[in-house]
Amino acid sequence: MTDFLYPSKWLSKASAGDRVTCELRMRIISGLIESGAIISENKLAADFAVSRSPVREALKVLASENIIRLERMGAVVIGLTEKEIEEIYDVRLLIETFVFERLVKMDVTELVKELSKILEMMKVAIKYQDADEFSYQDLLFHETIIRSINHSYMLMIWNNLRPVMESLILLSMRARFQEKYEDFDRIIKNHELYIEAIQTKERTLMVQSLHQNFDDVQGKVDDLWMSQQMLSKGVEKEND
Amino acid sequence: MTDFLYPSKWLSKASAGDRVTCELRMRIISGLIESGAIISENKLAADFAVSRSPVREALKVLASENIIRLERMGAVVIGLTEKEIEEIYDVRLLIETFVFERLVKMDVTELVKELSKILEMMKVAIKYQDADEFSYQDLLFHETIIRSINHSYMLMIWNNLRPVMESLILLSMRARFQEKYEDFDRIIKNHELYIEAIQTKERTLMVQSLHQNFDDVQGKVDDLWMSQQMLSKGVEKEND
DNA sequence: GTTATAATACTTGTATACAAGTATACTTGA
DNA sequence: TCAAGTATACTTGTATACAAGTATTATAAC
Repeated sequence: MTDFLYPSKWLSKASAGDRVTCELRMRIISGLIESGAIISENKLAADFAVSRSPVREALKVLASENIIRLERMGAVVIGLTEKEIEEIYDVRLLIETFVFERLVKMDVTELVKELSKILEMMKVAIKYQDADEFSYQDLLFHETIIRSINHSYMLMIWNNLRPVMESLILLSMRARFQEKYEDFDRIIKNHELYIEAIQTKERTLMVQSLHQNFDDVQGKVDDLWMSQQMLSKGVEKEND
Repeated sequence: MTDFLYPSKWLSKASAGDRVTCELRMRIISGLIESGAIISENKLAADFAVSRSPVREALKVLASENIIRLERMGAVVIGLTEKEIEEIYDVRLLIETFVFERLVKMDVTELVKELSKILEMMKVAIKYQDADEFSYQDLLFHETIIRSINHSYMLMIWNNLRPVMESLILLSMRARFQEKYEDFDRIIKNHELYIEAIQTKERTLMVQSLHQNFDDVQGKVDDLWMSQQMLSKGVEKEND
């Protein structure tokens, strides 16, 4: 009976399975469905007013993303702890560093142009306080970088990580637009630095901006995410 | 109507969906189903004598592994080119290097013991020319290392990669037992070196053994895999 | 012979049905 | 009050049915 957390316009052409997947993911990561909770196909199907087929599909996906665990009877919600959020950024750091090493040996003019465009979009999204659009462009920014080296398995890792990050960023950006509006200046600056690093191919600059970005985003994500969790439910810390 | 490529004893408790997934993966990676081929749920369901449900499940999994591409009508087989095999090893290198950095700061006595046990198992598998068992232990060896640092997202990457690697290693090892029996000495030596690197926490030794392992395995995998592909079908090189 | 339109045969996504298995609760016996 | 066994209500995995949509083929008009 809750409102939907996932941007409905991103689901315009999506199947029921995708809808359930995305919405369920948002509810888990936001803490609306608590970690440790047991969810069953039947109950979810009833909740979302769909049959078991799309729900089943969703659970398989979420299990591969490590935010639920499929068991014999019902799926157990794992969710994200602070530790796991840090781990996600470990992986991003790993991937994007690898990607940068490839970029150094490539012609990046096209990529830089593309990234500049996305950055402009991000600025517009800020101007109109569109958190969802901003999140979308932010993700697109990094995805564009990763895509540019044409490495299908790096892209695969990104794709496996993407949905969870999407949820995290969505929640974090929505909160920020209300509370910490000034943060966006810093985020934009960091992305500009990132583009510059790619353009000049300066390794040090890139690592710096990447870390800065993560320090910046990660800390805040944790804070906001924690507070969001505290808001949406009572404290529950005994899990794990 | 073909014989099954995937070890049937690994599927003793598996669902029909898992069976189809594993077998289909093997057929695609072995080249038995050519890349570029279009496969449909209905046809596969008929082939495997199951309903569309498990087949559908299998296709979703294989799509997330990047060896098929789901399209509007039918799925297109992508398979693995040499480039992609190299990419897989890029990822392994990335992960295992990361893991090693963590291991350096940890107590590894338990891990080393576990790895030694697995290595013994591998030797026994060689002695009895059990390619499938050897492959299993080989994968387990690396998975054990990765598991030891307790990093759920590194493990997630591994899990996403694992099935494809499993297929590759299975095919490669089976071929080797027939053609290049002496290779196994080198493989064992490399794993011993790996254990030593972990034990002594010597970064250089680890990188060395890792690269050696990959140079060793990768080159051979390519060769054998190519020849296997050539065997199992006519030459087809126009794709991508 | 070529083009446009209509019919057909396939495709996916979802709902539903059913079998086999597992936990819970309840009854029966002491 | 407690133990053991049975009944019941859940669970998953698979099969099947059906609707909506998409290619292909055949037909008809020119």
